[in-house]
Amino acid sequence: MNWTDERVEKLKKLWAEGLSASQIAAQLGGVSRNAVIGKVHRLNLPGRAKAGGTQTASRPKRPAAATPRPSNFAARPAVTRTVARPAGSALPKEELDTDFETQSEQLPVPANGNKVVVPMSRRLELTELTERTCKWPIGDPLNDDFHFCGNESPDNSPYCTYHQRLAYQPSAERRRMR
DNA sequence: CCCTGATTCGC
DNA sequence: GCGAATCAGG
Repeated sequence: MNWTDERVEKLKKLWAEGLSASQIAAQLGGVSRNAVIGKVHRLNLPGRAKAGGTQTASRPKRPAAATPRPSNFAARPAVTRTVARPAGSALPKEELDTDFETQSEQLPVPANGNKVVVPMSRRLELTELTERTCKWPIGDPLNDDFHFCGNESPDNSPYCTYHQRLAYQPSAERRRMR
């Protein structure tokens, strides 16, 4: 991909907004986060300041040998993003409760005797998804509140444990649910 | 492990 | 100029 004026503008904008390099790379598309960071440096854009200023001194500069790059290396679309998760950490603070009123979705579940708790969802956008975030869509794609579940999904599964059951229902269980 | 930005240097 | 590889750190 080429750094057109438009793409550079978008890069500047997003970087100024404080998005991470990988987020920006995801939005621009066709570039890796390294490309974004490299470009940021070349543009002499202000990097992310470290409080204090000491900036982790002492840098080994370089290992030594030249880059043993395979040359048959397939560049990937680079779709990565970080996901902040509650993780059950006990933070009594009420500072992170911006507005989560619309966060619980009602999905068809109960039917059987077991009590099933509908998990909350991270409200991730398309560009926020990772290999291990649940990709279960929630809401109307035409609506502006459309988002993805985004919770942790085991191993390489596209869904979290909860949505996995909805996505793939054993025929027997599906019968019972009807 | 996941991620972050920073740097080097072959291309 | 570009960005993968590598690093250091959270």
